[in-house]
Amino acid sequence: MPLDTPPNASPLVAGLNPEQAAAVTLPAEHALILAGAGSGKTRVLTTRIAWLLQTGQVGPGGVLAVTFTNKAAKEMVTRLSALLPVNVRGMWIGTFHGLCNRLLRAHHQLAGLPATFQILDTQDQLSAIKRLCKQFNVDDERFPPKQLQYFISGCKEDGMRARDVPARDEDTRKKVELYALYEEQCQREGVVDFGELMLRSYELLRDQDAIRAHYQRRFRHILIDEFQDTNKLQYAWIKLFSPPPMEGLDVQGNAVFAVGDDDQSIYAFRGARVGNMADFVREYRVPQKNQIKLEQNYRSVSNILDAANHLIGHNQRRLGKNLRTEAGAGELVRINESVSDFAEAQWIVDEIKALVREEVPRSEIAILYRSNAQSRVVETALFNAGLPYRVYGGLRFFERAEVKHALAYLRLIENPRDDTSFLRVLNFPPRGIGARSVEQLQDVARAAGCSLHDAVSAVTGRAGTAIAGFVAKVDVMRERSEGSNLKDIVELVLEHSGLVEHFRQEREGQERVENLEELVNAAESFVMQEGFGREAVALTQSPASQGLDLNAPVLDQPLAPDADTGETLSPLAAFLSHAALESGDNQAQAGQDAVQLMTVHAAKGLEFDCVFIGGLEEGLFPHENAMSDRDGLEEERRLMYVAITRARKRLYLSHSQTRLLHGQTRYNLKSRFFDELPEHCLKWLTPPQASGWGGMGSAGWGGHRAMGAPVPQPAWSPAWKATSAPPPEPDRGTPIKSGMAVFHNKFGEGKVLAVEGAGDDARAQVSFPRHGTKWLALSVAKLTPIE
DNA sequence: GTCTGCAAACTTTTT
DNA sequence: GTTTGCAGAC
Repeated sequence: MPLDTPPNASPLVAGLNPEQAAAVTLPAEHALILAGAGSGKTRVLTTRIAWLLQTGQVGPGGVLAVTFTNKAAKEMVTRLSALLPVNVRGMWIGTFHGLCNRLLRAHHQLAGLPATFQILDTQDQLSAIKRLCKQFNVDDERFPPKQLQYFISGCKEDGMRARDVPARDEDTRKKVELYALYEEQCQREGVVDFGELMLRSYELLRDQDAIRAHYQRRFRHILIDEFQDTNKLQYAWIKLFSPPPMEGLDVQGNAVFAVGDDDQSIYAFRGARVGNMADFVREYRVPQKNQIKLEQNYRSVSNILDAANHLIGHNQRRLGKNLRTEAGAGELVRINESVSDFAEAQWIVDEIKALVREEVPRSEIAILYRSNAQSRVVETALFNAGLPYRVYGGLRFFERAEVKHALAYLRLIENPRDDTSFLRVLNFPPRGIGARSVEQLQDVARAAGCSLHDAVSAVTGRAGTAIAGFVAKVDVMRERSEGSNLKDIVELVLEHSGLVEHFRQEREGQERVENLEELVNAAESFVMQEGFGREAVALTQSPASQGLDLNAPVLDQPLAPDADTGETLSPLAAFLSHAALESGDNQAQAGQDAVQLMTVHAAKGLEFDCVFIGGLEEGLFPHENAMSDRDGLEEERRLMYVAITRARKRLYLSHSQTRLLHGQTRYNLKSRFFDELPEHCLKWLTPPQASGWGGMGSAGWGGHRAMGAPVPQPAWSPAWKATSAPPPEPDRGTPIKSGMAVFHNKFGEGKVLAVEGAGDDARAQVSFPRHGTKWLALSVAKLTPIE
């Protein structure tokens, strides 16, 4: 297609609204697309790539498209191939970490890594740190391994090596020292953690001028999804592919097309910097016309959208954006108050039953919650009601212990120096190598400064024989896997390691055996997908100026050989990367039509006809750990915004007066977010002003509460009996007033800062020296005035 | 070397 | 309440 064709003439742009079309057809300049929830963000991103290709502005090899999750990357590839018959294999579309892996594999020597380097997932990283701490006798009270892991990952996310970390106090100095030692250990063992993938490839591009120049020449268009979730290092990484214009110079480099939504930034807690969006506009001098807002929402009815807009309007730090829809008002947002979390769960189940009777597919119903701990009550209620459900989150396939054991053997075949894997399976299945023997081996390795594998021959005696036997076993596997296909290698390992045999004998081992068998399937389908074993066809590409020949056959090319180096990755090595970078599906109680349960974080990017958001209580949502500062609270509000905008047609919000948490009954006020929703969109199923303890004896396990009949001695559900404290009684004798000193059973002495509401709804803001400032319902919390 | 029992933690999470 | 990790007993 000639370049002078008017952009809108392209059939690609046909179904888009004006803003979307404008974004898709922007010239090759830096751009920031502010894409609201449900505004067709992925569509714009993929159509943009297709448009660039079709108009001949760039060839498939000149596109770099980055996402955060494998799911998003896959989706992009799928949609793109639906738009154009293009060889997506030759394109660099993937997650940050996936692309970093690709870079480091291609240039492993310059990056200072062995060709067979292995990737540590979060679990592996923690066990590597624990091992290190043990070796150096680190006091794990003072330096918990988890905290060190957090520290190290945090440093890497900020682009800092150990020598770059400013260490003011003794504690930090020690941590930095351990960071350096950890790095040494990883280097020696030929392993990299997730943060290292990013940092190492960043340094590679930064320090190797030739490589940087090569990729800068190659990638004319760089597209980034979910830009609001990028951390400091990821943004710096992007800058290496397209340096921002320099002062006084007005050279437009490779075009960076960033898509994001500051209102959906919910990952600050793990290092995401929303500020990158503003920095990007400034540093890349993104002109106003290239800052496009997508505000047309194609998902929700306007009552739901109004609620979302109104809520997020309470955030101060925003770029500013308002969603609109043509879908009509739709139903009101329903709000329910329950007396206990059990009652809440039961209410949800009752509503779902009604929805199912109205023929809403169960898979179109989602129950969202702030924290995983909330799922159990709901699960129990769903289970008792016989409603099929599916929980997202939890252990994923490649994270399961038995699968990790099998992977450890596979990794040792590739890289015998991988001590983490070595230790994982040295005595698993049990072969009589105890802690003493392991220590002996570790001592030798430490003294010699070599890997455990290389230290084996130096260990003598019975321990030495047993360990040598293990190494011999792995060596046999390595020899026999030479030239075999991946599936056979996996089967060989499962058999020869004795893993299958071991779990077969275990009482509860059936599922584990099945998972191991599933690993064989995973290997087989991986080979199919990646095209290993098939004839590799060289990519023929029509000159960019002529655009793509739409009739050309879609050519296939294995992922492995890298276009830049021609190096080939073995199927096993590629599979191991895949296993580490893509931990597989969450336990899918697969297939059938089931109600969807997940945290709000996990729901990002998904949508459902009907959505329940439970546990909307102060301390829970917003979560108490995030309530202290404004940034934390604003993130909670964005989280709520994400939750609301998941719903297409019907939204239920619910809160409970009490909740069993950590084995204790907690009394919660309803979330402040209720007060931030516009009244005209809401339908209170229970009167909003009602609270207190009336009638809950009969309602504790479900059913709606009889209103207005206070019961003098609240009978309580079994949950009550579990707690030692007596049922709180509203103290109507002494009124709590602002300025008063009070005593609370749990928080001790405090000072009342403010009192709000009246009667059963009255609540007081109390400042406790040890527990901070809290809002307490006077009908619930027992506050005794003190002189 | 393996099993049992108790203590401690516990927001959110992708790679 | 549940899971996970470590210590002590067998």
